[in-house]
Amino acid sequence: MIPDDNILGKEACADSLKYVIDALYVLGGKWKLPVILCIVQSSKRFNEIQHEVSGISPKVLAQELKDLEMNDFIRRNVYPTTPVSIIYEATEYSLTLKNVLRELSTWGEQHRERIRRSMSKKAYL
Amino acid sequence: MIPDDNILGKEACADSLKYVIDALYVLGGKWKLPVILCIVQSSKRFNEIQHEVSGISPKVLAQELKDLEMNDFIRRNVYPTTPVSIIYEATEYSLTLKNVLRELSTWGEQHRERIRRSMSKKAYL
DNA sequence: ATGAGTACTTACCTAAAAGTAAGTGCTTAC
DNA sequence: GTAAGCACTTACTTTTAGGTAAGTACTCAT
Repeated sequence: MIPDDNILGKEACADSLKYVIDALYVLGGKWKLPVILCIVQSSKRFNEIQHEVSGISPKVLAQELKDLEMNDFIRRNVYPTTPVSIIYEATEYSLTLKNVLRELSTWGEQHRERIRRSMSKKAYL
Repeated sequence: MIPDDNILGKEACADSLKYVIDALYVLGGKWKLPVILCIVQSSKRFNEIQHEVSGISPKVLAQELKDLEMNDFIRRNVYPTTPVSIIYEATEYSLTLKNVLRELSTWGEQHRERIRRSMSKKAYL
C-alpha cells in the first residue's frame, strides 16, 4: 500500500530507530549535550561552565557533571593548588560525539535562520 | 590559565553552543527525533508509527504529531477512501535532519556495542 | 574582620512530560 | 449483532526534570 522508497530494508530502519532511542537515553534532556559541547571545546571549571551554558543552575550543573562523569564523557581533575582547582575535561569517548555535535550545531544554525526569516515575513501581516 | 587548544575562537564556540541549544529546543524530548526518523524512513499511518516507535502511547504520539506538523517537519495527508486513510509524510524540511539522524544513529550503535562489552566484562567480576 | 570567589550541597517546590485507562465514532468482517 | 481495527480524544495520575533559594566550607584580598 505504502511503497518503501528507502534504499535500506525494513530491518536496517528499525535498527537505526533503536540506535537513536539508545543514544537519546544517555544524551537526552535539556543540558547533557550543551554541557558536553562546552567541555569538549576546552577544559573548564565549574563556574566557567555555569557561565557559558547560560541558564543552568548550579544544582542542575552539579547533577549533570556527576552523570556525565559516571558515563565516562568527562573527567573531573582535582589539582592540589591552594585552594584546589577542579577542572572538567572531555574524555576520548566524548570526542566520539564530535560529529553528532557538529551536525546538530549546523542544523541549529540553519534552523535559527529559517525561523528568523519566517518571523520577518509575519511582521508584514 | 587553561590553554585554548581549539582551532576555533571563543566566539565560534559560544555560537555553536547556542545553536545546539536552539536545535534541542525544537528537537528535545524523548520522542521527537524517533518519530521524525520513523516517518522519514517512509510515510506511515498512526498505528504503524505507534507500533514501530515502541513504547509510545497514542496520547503522546498524537501530541508529537501535532507539534511536528506545526513545526513543518511532517505533513498529515488525508485520503478520502472509506474509511479515510491518514498518512503522515516527511516534509523536505525534515530531510535537513538526515545528517543529524545518521550521526546519532551511528553513535547510538557504537555506544550500544560499548555498553554491551563493558557489561560482559563486569560479568566476570 | 568583612566581603568576595570557588565548588558545591541541601531542601523545597513546581511545571511539564509522560504514562494509564478508558471512551468515541467510524467502518468492515464474521 | 458483535467484535475488531483505525485514529484518535479525554480525564486522570505519576514521574521526573528542572528551578529557587539558601547554606557550607574553604581561601584570598583589602
